[in-house]
Order: sequence, then structure tokens, then C-alpha cells
Amino acid sequence: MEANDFLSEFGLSRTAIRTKLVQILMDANEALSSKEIEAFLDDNIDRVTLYRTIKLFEEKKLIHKIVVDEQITKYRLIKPNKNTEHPHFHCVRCDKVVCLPDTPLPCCDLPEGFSVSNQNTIIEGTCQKCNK
Amino acid sequence: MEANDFLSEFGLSRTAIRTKLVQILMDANEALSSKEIEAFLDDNIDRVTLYRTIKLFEEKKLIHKIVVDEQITKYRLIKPNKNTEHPHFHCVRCDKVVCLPDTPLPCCDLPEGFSVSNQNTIIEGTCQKCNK
DNA sequence: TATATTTTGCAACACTGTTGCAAAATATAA
DNA sequence: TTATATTTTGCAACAGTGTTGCAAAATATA
Repeated sequence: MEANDFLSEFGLSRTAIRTKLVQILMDANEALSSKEIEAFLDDNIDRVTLYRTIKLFEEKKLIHKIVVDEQITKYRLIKPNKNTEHPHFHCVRCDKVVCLPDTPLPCCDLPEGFSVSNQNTIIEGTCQKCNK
Repeated sequence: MEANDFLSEFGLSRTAIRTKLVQILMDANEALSSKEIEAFLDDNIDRVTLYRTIKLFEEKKLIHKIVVDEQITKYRLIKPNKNTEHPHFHCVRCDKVVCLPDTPLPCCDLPEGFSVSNQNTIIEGTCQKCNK
């Protein structure tokens, strides 16, 4: 799937940064922070523009936000027809965040009157690479 | 259990703010943000001192940090002999965070070579009160 | 082409948390 | 008790992440 198809599908016009952002996230095998995304962008891209684009993508549900801690927030592309509700693994050594698509989220028993909109599970530990 | 017993048990000397912070968290039926804690403290308490105390409590494992999103981080007291590994519910309307102690965390299947140190689950939705 | 709308870039700001350093408080020793 | 050392606090300043207002640039529409 092309980056621009993503934009069209979600009713967004094609601007340079939007196409680039989709491409970066498509190519990435992990969730990326805004800092990491910036490193892939041309130097002259404004930080504010990137933040606004990320926010737009969130609202239009092109991307999913993963809050690792106060200092680390990462984003990954939501691939159509793919299970989006799965845990994420955060390596505390290299700070990489990867999806764990094969692990289903648990059904949680909630008290009467509570309703759920979404569920985030972050498993922290050390990844394969850092464990070597 | 008295607030000061907490401090002694963890090898911390008793200063005004420490005793007060333990008391506030003991009385709270929910996890509190530093802003919310500040509201319970005397006006002349410095923000830095509070942050430093929170950090100290975290290191000494008196409290547990729950990162809801970039803007909201909450803290709750770790009660000795109580299960600390349970999901938390974040109400997106009133922003309250409560423990779900009766819901066990799922065992997640991790790829080979990964090791886990801890696991955070935040369930977002609307609480009983806000659903009325 | 002319006009309206959207997107961008800049400056400035808000919020959360941190660091350095000196003053105050507390603990320890004489 | 007094003197000394250690810990804790308060202040100022800073760092990182994200936001807002506004004008200029780019894009879409008539």
C-alpha cells in the first residue's frame, strides 16, 4: 500500500510532510517518538508542523499513540484490517517499543457502571538484542 | 497504620512534607497527580521539594507511578502485603484513576530472549459517576 | 485569474519535571 | 551544651514536550 493511498483513504490532502510521515511510519518496524521521526525528516521541517500532523493523524485514526512514560510517547501506523488491540513491549535499555500482536489483551472485570473505550498494556523489560 | 510508620519502615527520616504526603496518599481512594497533591499541601511548599519527595518515594518503593498520558502522571501508595500488580482504570471525563485490584494482569507471550521487569495496564473509559 | 481555505513557519508560551547552589533544618560527635 | 557534618529545603534558572496566535505561503475552489 502506498503512503498516499493512506492519506486519500482518510480524506486528507497530500502535503509533503504528511506523505513523508506515513512513509516513515510504514518503514519503521517499531513505534517512533516525535524526536525519532524528526531525525528522518528534512532539517527545515518545523517542530510545530510535525506535532500538528501527528495530532491530525491521531484524530483521523491513522496512528496509535503509546505513552511509555512522561518523557517517551511513541506512535505507530494503524494498519487497516489488523488487530490494533495488543500489548506493547518497551525495552528499558534501548527504549525501543515493539508490538506484541499475538498476545491478546485480557478481558478486565470492571465494577458496575464503568464502560471501556480502550485499553493499553505496556510490558517493560529487556529485549532480545539488549539481553545478549 | 500510621503515616510515620511508613517512613520508618522504609528508612526515611520524618520531615513535615514526607509525613503529609504519606497521609494524603493514604486518605486518597484514588491515584493522585502532583498537582492534586499540591492542592492538599500548604501553599508555601515548594514544587521542587514535592517532586523530590515523590522521586524519593518512588525509589524507596513507597509509591507506584501510573503514567496515564503525557500530561497526566499519578501516584498511589504501595500498601504492604497487597497485590501491586493490577490494572488501573482512567476515566477520560473526570480524569480519576482507580485501581482494579481484583483483575489479574494477563500473562503475555513474549518472543524468545525477552525478559519482563514489570507490566502496566491502563483501561480507559468512563467511570460509574460520569456515566450517570 | 481571483478568491477562499488550508497548511506552514515563527515567536512566544504553558506545563511538568530537573539541576545547582546556598540557606535552613536536622542529626551526630565532642 | 556546643560544634560539626549531613540532610533537606527553597529559589532561580533551565530542559523537554507540546500548544496557541498570527501572518505568510501553498493549495483548492469559483
